[in-house]
Amino acid sequence: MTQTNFSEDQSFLASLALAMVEKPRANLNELANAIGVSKATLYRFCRTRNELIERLTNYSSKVLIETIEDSLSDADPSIEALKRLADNLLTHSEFTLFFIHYWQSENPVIQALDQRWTTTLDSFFLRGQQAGLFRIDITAPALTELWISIIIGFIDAEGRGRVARAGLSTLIVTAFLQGTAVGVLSN
Amino acid sequence: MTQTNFSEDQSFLASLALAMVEKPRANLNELANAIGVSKATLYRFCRTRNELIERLTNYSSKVLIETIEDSLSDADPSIEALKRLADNLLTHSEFTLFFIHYWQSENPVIQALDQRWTTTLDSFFLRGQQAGLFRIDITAPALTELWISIIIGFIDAEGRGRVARAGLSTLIVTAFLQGTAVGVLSN
DNA sequence: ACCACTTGAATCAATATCGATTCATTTAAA
DNA sequence: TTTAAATGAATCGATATTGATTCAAGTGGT
Repeated sequence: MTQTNFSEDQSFLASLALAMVEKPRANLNELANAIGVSKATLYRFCRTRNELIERLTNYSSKVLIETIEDSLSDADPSIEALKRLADNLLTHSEFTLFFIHYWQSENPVIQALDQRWTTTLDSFFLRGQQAGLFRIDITAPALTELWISIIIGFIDAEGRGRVARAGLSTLIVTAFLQGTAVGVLSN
Repeated sequence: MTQTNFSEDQSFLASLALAMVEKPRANLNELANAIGVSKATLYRFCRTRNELIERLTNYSSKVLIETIEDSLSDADPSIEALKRLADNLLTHSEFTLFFIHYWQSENPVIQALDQRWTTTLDSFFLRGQQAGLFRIDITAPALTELWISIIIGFIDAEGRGRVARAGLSTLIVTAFLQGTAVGVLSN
């Protein structure tokens, strides 16, 4: 290999994932142009759109599962683990966005991966509830959904310039844990 | 008119909005079938996909702006207003979902509508901060984004059966205001 | 039963998109 | 500078989708 192969670049995958989320109805030519590459180069990376989705889904879920399991690997749930998770998901924001938007697949492999990280998060929050960290009047699945919503929402908001990137993970953790009301007992 | 015209039904628009959000790449035939109607009937309602998007966007934004401005019409921001807003957005969940997913338009009319309700919400939260309701270490736009994220996230979660419909608006308001941590001072 | 109207199924030409290939140009390493 | 590899532009047949129309069947009010 005497030249950099664009399609093996990490940022290639990332911007591709982002483009597919932002323009889900773009044709392959538009998709290629959106990431600064010709249709032929995109074709050399993946011949069909299905291949593209499959490849990005596999990669995204691999990254996400690693990220989640690494971040939450502590024996016991903690605020620190949650902060780590926010930080790490933000550094893979494109794949986080992609997976959330494309997980509605009939592919049993993908469904299994979806199941896996959902279960991991549910279990984290459930154990956190049992440890007295999180309130118990919200179910663990609801905590997972809330957490993911806030992550996705703020990644999106950052992309539209509505919130600053700096301090974003702190903002996420604060919003999730403390909420937005002032100076009253939180429950 | 001697027969009910399906395409003038409210639920027609709602399920169409939902189908377009859930299957953004479906062709017109698939879209029609997804809402239990033939391609021809969908065609009689709108001849092209662009017409479809335009029509749904106009209707969605009309509904949303009415909903938001009605809910927040109090002189002063209040928790009650927020609760009303959650309730009303949930009763129009399909159009809320649709507008959020399709607002990335070059159409200046749509951008103006987007601007309008964004401004309304930003202003509500800013006045709420000035009234001592919301914490001031989170910007008003961030409060808007957080609020919308939670609404969208829980609508979606409800559709996947991860949270129950009953008590959803209360859950949303609680999560937004109090957060998920237990029994500590919230700031 | 009649009528006015709506719906669904089928068809069809016009486009759009896809999947694949070729070839000239660019690029980076030796 | 030479050279092997990567890229972009263009082309092209095969499908897929769209936009439009026709007609038979269904529907509800009278």
